[in-house]
Amino acid sequence: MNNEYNHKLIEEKWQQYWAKHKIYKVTEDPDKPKYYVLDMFPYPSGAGLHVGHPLGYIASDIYSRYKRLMGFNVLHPMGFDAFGLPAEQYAIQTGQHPAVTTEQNINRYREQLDKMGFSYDWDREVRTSDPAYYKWTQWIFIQLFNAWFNPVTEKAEPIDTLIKTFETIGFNGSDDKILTGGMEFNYPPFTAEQWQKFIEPTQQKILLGFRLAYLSEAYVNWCAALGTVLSNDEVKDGVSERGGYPVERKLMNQWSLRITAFANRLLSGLNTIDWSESIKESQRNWIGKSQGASVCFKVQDQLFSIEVFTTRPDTIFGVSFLAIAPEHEMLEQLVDSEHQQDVMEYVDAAKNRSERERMADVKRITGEFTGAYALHPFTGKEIEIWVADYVLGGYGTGAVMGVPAHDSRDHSFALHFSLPVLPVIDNGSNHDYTQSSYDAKEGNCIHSGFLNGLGIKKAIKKVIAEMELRKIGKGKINFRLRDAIFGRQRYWGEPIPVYYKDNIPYVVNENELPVILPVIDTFLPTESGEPPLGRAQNWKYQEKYDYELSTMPGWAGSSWYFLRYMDPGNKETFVSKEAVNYWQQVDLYLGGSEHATGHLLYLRFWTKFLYDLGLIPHEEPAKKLINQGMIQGISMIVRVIPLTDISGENVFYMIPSDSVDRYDAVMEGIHYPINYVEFKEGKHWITEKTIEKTNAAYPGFANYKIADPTTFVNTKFDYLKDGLQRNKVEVEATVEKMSKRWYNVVNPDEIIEQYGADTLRLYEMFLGPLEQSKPWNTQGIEGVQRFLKKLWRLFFDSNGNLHIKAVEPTNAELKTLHKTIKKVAEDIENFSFNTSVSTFMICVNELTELKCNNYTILKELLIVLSPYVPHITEELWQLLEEKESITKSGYPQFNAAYLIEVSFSYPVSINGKHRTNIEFSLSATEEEVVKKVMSDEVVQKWLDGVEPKKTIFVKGKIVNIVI
RNA sequence: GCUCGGGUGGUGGAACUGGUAGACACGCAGGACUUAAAAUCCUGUAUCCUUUAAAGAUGUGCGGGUUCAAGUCCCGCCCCGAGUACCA
Repeated sequence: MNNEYNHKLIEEKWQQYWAKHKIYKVTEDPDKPKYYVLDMFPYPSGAGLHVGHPLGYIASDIYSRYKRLMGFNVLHPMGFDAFGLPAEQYAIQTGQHPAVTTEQNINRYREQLDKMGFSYDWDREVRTSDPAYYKWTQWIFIQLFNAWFNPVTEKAEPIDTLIKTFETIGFNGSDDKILTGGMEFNYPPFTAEQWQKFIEPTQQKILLGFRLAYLSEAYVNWCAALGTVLSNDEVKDGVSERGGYPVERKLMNQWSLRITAFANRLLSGLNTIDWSESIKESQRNWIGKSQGASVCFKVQDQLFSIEVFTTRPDTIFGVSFLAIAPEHEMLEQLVDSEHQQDVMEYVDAAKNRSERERMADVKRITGEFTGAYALHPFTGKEIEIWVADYVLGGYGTGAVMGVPAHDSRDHSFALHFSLPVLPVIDNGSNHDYTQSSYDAKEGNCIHSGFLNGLGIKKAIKKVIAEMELRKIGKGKINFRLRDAIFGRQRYWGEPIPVYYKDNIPYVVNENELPVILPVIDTFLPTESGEPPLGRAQNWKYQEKYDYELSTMPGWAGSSWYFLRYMDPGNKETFVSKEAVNYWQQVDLYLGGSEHATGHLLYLRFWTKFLYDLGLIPHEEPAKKLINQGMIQGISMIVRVIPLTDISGENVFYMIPSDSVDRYDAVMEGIHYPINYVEFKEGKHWITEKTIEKTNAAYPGFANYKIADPTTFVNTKFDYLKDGLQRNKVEVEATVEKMSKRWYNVVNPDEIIEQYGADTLRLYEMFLGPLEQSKPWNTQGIEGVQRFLKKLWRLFFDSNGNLHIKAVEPTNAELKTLHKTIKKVAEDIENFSFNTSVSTFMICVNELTELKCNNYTILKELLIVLSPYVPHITEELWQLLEEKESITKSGYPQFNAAYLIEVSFSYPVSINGKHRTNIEFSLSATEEEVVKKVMSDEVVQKWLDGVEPKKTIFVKGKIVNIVI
């Protein structure tokens, strides 16, 4: 090794060393405190990693390395969320088995991750698509199937306890809170004797209504283009999150998980964990707890009533209509013959509208009178019942009481259909009800019978009490959260370990797991519309029963993977008691905020479930969670003019972006590959040189040419020619998501090739606060690289020989070092990695200035630096003749004694404005300081003979004189 | 609409608990070394006024307020980003 910093040699050398000596292998060690740092499970896409992905990995790696230096036994694993839609879509297009492409993608990811010098214990790698892994995903599904949620204990329990209850006391109906919490299906009550006489299919059907994994007919998000059902969090803006295909509502028989049973605990648990406020808020909104009342409105001339949910029972005297959802089950019985046709037409139209149309159309108010009337529960007044699609079938009871005076949606509806508006809350001002509703929860009840004069809070209490007394309603809590649809009509996922006997689903025996994903010839649905698994030949349970054909969703495997890392090879159980009791839960979880309501909610749900069964010691998966920001791409936009050139070929001539401003012409802007744009003089350029390279890499750009001053002569664009330069064109830069289609993806491999992994790691941290999103620009990476070179030079003399002296360090050196030790430790604890990079720079600048070549100082500095730049520090560490890896050293002890200052240059302000600085001993008293300050020339000038009104002295901070 | 972030030089960003705004870096300008380039090093760099300097004025999205002192605290607005959306 010579005196030049050669990142390629060093990084390769140490990556091999670490791998060979299994430096990052961890085992349960009861003598050391444990710490578990986890990165969110990556899905290995075909595109590989771009520069944005490692941001969180780098941060967690720094943190892990730091914790190790602090004496913790750190679990820091990595693996792959390997099942999923993209691989299957790719398989359909190319015929390649998803297992093959997934394997390739994983290898590519692994290679890229290895190059960045991460300290993962790869012996603990897990892959969700590995049968040895998904065996346990299936096993957990079986536990969910064999469990129900006991609302009394608020815990998941084995289904046996429910069966026992049925056998001994029967079932009192869904109003029986003790048994159901009002969450399950509307089964008619039965006695213990009746239960015992039910035939097995009947018993099984009933039990299915209570199991945490259950099969039911439900409206689902059907995505025809993907050929599968999607859960709510997989649908964004009415289209599929992956691919952006339309989604419609469809009634289907579906496997679901009863996450709603845990709604309350998922909500309250948020208060016990240190997660970013925005994630917690998203989860709160997603769970959507609202407190109110359910009220029964008797239907005139009918035996049944309609139940509505409201959060404003205090406005019950303001009800002027009822509105029910098009899907409402009572609708058919309500409609009279006169309105039959109109209503049915309306319902058909509403049902067929896709989610997207419905959303786009929020402002269009539609509805239809059913011809039926309800009776007001207190006044007995007749109230029209309408069907309207602003009422959602899936929320509450699918019916609302319309109070146009105090609810803006009811107000628009009433206005549109000329229904009466009845104000019942008075806030003292003259609200104009013809314009809008008064929604605020402030004021007193009026025109409200026994509620008159009461404030809103009191009125709500009183009216609920009254309703309960008269048995027409009760206080109720509603959740927005829906049960999670669990089946996917796709191939590349875990088979659901279920078979059917007499149309009743049964789970396979645990000792028969895993149910292996069978081989099929093509990955499309069958001709009869069954999922792809319908193509599997001779795929029967015990050679006679049909297997379930849908597979699990992408989030199944990722809902418990953090546990498997603790004990990845275990063949007896999903995680051993010893392992989970040692590692407990994740201490620090790092990942993107896009998983706020999907993965992170399911992860918490499964954790709570496993906890209830006594299988793990914690009901929250991760103590602390940090969201790293997104790294955006910088897109190069160049204006082009299509023209036919002399040879008759169609050519796109690129012109400078400011031509648009100069000539007020509108021209098409296209995305140009960022890798082939030159950055010079603070501007982005496409030149003759870069254009050649572009054409080699992207044949699609072959016809793009630089417009030079002669290009447009004698064309209608003649006027542009003056603004053009020879052989180059300036490009406009804008910030966008990093994506292949915008040609703005930056690959970490290229950065590593050019600058090295240490520079990449340091630079990603230097870009700014971890949690903030920021665009990737390579300007500035040079500075970080220069820093590493400067660090390197500290160790060598001008001839390139190692030049280190093992003598007593000077006070100045010690001060610089200890300042750094302190600041960096604080920064890491606060996840403020960007500021510690500056601190390192300052430290090395100062040591360079001091011409420091002190052994002790440099050695300790290397340790402090090593979590950020593990390769270069390991190399220099070895040059200091250390035998063991720097990762096995310990974080240096901070000594405050070195930082003690004797004097301080006090800023002196006049009326709060800084005017001068005067140096004082830190032991100087106020009296001494003020006396000296007053005699100062500058101060004298400002005082101009005036006696100061007041002087402020803050020791070690400031002197302020008020005149 | 609601919720959560954020707004500081040409750029990324720093500023502990209210106490010298702009650390550190990029970029830019000038210089040294070199035949030259690369690399490295040095100097300057918020804005305005001023020939320059000294000195001064202005300055952390806008308008008020609290304070000896406000980027930081309080009140009212504006803008940008993210999430969410007929949830009764």
